Amino acid sequence: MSFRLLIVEDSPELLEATGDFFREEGSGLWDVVTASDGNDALAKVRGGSFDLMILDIMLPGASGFDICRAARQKSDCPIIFVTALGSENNILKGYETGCDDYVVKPFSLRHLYAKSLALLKRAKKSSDGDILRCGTISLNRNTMLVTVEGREVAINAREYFLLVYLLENKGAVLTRKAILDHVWGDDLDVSDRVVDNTIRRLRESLGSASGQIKTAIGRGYRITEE
Amino acid sequence: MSFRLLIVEDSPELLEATGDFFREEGSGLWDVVTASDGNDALAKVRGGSFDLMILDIMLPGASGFDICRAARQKSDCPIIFVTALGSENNILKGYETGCDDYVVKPFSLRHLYAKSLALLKRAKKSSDGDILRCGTISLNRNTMLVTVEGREVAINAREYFLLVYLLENKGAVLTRKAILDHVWGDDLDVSDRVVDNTIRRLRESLGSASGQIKTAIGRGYRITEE
DNA sequence: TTTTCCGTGACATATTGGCGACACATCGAA
DNA sequence: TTCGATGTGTCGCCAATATGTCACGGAAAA
Repeated sequence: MSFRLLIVEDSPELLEATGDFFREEGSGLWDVVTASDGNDALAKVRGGSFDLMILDIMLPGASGFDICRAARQKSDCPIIFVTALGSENNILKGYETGCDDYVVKPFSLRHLYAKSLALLKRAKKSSDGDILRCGTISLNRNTMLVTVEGREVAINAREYFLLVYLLENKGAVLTRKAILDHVWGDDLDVSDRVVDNTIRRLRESLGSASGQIKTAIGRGYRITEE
Repeated sequence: MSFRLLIVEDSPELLEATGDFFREEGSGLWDVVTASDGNDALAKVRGGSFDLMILDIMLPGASGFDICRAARQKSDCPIIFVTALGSENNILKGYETGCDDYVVKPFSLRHLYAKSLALLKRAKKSSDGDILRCGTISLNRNTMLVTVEGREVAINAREYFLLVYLLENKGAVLTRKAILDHVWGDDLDVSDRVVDNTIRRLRESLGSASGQIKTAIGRGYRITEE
């Protein structure tokens, strides 16, 4: 498991030094991608997904701010700005654009590396608890949005909480009783069949991922990776 | 009752010291297996099952990460990483790979031993009562899933509860009457032969492990280790 | 050998869950 | 308020599946 890192920097020496530092220090932790001008960076941002970005602000082509905005369109991966100016307005503008941290040139590579690790760890931690994934299904507990193959799908409240319960117990067979207890609560004068029907509607909502919800006849339901 | 411990470490002195410490301190609690290079360790991981692993990361041959990944293929036994670097990225990567804890060299053997005991206790607790094992059969009562040789097998409700009853009384001969009482309940206007047939279907479902269910002619059935 | 017991295949039946349809509740907008 | 749109629980039917029964043949005990 390695993390995709994008470094954008127009000075070839600094770009190479930074890339090498991350590669060596991380011993395989980082999968480093580099770009030396704004347009190249934009293309790479749009083409792939990254776990961390280190962006110089002053660049030929698009600026670091532009790249940051483009990146924010599709993900909220941590972004560190590198600024030669050190002027306050750049930093301020950086935070407005949505960066997470910044370093001022000249900077120590070790310092940059430490910041990167800290941000990565934080991102991992916050996403681990908040985003439930299984196969092509992804559920964000903060926004309460569900996506399948990256596309958002409409989902009802009952279906949502049922899906949460399934995902919290990925792989496990959940009996109707357990599902009723957790999703419907104690106000149970409802028939067992509501579970069936909600499962059915959830499957419809999930579209191509509907097959991930498996029926364990005589026992209950479970969600699997595939 | 002893627990199988694998220690992988390329320094012969440290390896011996650690092994001796566990043997003496545990006075029979640990069944210590050692390996001094990555490939040897991989072979041992693939060959046997362990209750705990202590893995050095930097090794000749395969790295500790590789061994961890290989181990995770077949079990979720606790794994402790030993790193000489103490750098954060190794630790982070270790957790990514699926380790449970780590110690940084130089470390105190007593400290390592304490961590080991804690992890072992936690692992035992979570598995006791929840996972029934017998030979190559493993049944998880939480997830209601059954695996044979690590691979999941499909199983019906009746077969499942019959298997639970057999495993709860591992080795013991269970009469048809006892089986009917426990698995079918009191609504018994069913013939004794349903047991035979369910046993037959269970054997089919268990595939290569079918031989573990033995017939005790004139008495009933029992499940054995092999 | 004789008798009892069990494995197996075939079949009948019971159970389960998927599905469509409907009724009622809830909520917002006109 | 009224009206519709939407969400949610219930019911009944039917196909799929699980499960029980039977009969036969062979193996193990007596």
